Amino acid sequence: MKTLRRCERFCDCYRIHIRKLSVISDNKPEPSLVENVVHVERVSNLHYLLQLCAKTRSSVGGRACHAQVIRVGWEMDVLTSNMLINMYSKCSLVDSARKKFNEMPVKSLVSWNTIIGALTHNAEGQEEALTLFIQMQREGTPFNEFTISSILCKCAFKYAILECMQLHAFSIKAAIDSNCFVGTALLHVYAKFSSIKYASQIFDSMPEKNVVTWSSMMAGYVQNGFHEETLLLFHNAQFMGFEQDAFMISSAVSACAGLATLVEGKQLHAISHKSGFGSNIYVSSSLIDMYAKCGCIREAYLVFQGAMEVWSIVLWNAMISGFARHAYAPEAMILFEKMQQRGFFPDDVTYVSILNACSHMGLHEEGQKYFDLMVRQHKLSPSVLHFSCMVDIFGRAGLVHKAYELIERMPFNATSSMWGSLLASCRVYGNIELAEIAAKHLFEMEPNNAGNHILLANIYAANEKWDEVARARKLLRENDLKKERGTSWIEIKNKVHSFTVGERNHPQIDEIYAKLDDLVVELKKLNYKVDTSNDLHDVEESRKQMLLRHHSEKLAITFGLMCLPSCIPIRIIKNLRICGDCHIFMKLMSKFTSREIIVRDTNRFHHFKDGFCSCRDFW
DNA sequence: GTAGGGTTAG
Repeated sequence: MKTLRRCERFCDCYRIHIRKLSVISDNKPEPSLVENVVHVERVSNLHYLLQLCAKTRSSVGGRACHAQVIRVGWEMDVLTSNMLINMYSKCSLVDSARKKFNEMPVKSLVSWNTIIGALTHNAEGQEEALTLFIQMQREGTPFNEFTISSILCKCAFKYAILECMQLHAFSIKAAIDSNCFVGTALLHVYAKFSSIKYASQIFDSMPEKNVVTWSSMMAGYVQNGFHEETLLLFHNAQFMGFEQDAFMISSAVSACAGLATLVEGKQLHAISHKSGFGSNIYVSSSLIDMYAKCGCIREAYLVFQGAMEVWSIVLWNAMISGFARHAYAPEAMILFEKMQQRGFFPDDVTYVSILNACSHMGLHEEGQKYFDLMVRQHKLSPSVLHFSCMVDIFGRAGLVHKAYELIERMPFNATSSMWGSLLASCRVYGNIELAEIAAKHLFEMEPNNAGNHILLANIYAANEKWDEVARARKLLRENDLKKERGTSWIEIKNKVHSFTVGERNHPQIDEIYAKLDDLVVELKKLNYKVDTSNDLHDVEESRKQMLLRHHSEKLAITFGLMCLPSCIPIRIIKNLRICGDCHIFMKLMSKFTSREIIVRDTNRFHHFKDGFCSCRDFW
């Protein structure tokens, strides 16, 4: 009798111990607990222990539990079997989970949901998960919100948006579409298919939203280029009292990178530190990218160094891409070597970045060396992006025939960006013959892109082929093709000021034009001559000079000089490539005002200092 | 007992 009581106390003691651990523990169960699992003969104790093993991903404890289940003959118990499947799933032992599921003579909805959930966690199992879902339908087992949310996010991408819409319809029919998990999964899927309108409709109509819903919507926006909406949502989430997590912060930082809003990006950097997400890989890599895209390559490198503890390939890639963007090819190359010394193998993204760095510096031999290294040493299969980089490298280095040959023999169809790159190179190196070939393809692929027609006309103009220039002008006029309007942005005191070419709406525009006129007078003393050779407008020379003088980046720099203290650099973002005249203007302006000027155009960064540009006039 | 979210790429 006394022994029995002692045994009961022993079991009770375990029950309390296991129960406490299953609620609070983030660590694996102590080895003694796992060893003593054989003593636990109460079903509730085993259940607690199974939960604990699933939570802590302890396969040793989990297998011991399974052995105990068999020993005491609870194999047929549905609840216990479900817990075993879940434990195996969390311990990444999918085969064991599948075996247990198949052995069950009677399955509950939870059994189906658990095995489907287990299969969705890796790419190989997703097809099987979908098959099981279809099998469920055939067998007449009703699904619920758990089934749909598992299936939606991981498996739906294998198919088209129509399948996702069908799953959406299923959930409406089953009246589970208002469930928070289902809604979040649905908006995530629609955003992945770039149907941001549907995603935001679902978000707005959800009766209950949690922090995952908000961060999924933010991620959806930022991945589809809706940067302003991302930041708006971030502020709304703050207003609604949701504590920002690392998911939200990384999306918000990416939005700042897209918008090049340095002030807000810095605020988010401070928030991430304060919230303890400073060492999160996603936050760190988006911060590196944000600083690089805002023109602050030193700050990007500081974040990179600070993330030393948690280095991942993405952090290396983000930094190499940052260096490439700023045409710091030697730094990118050093990092490329260093990453390998630290045991990281370059991946396809690393190679896109390193090739891009070579392209911006005209390093065609080095570019070819990296391309060969990618194939021979790292056994990576070059994608269309890598070929695109190589076309750019050869073209920019003046090897236009080599670029064309590569387009002809590569295993992909040429993209418009490749022909565009070749056309731009033909303009720089004056190759009319290849320019016409590239333009022919471009006109077919992008008939409404005025920039391509203008580029070809510029080549004719440079070669004094005036008849062709006139023909190109006529074509532009007849088809009413207009080039995207030049716009530049500058951030001053947390506010973004935007200027279009010939801007009239800015509240201080008269003051800006007056100041710009004064500056031009001063720059002319430094031999500044307005270069109208790139201007195709069918107007007099004096009018051309006026149009060039009012280019958006000139207005933005003038406003920056008026508003920003002399000790800080002036940062400008532009929607088009900087023109030759503005490039000379910025160089002279940096010398005349002793200011550092940083311009981000569509291609790259230009750091102007003491009359020189970091691109060494190669862009 | 079972479910949903993030970073780097011309």
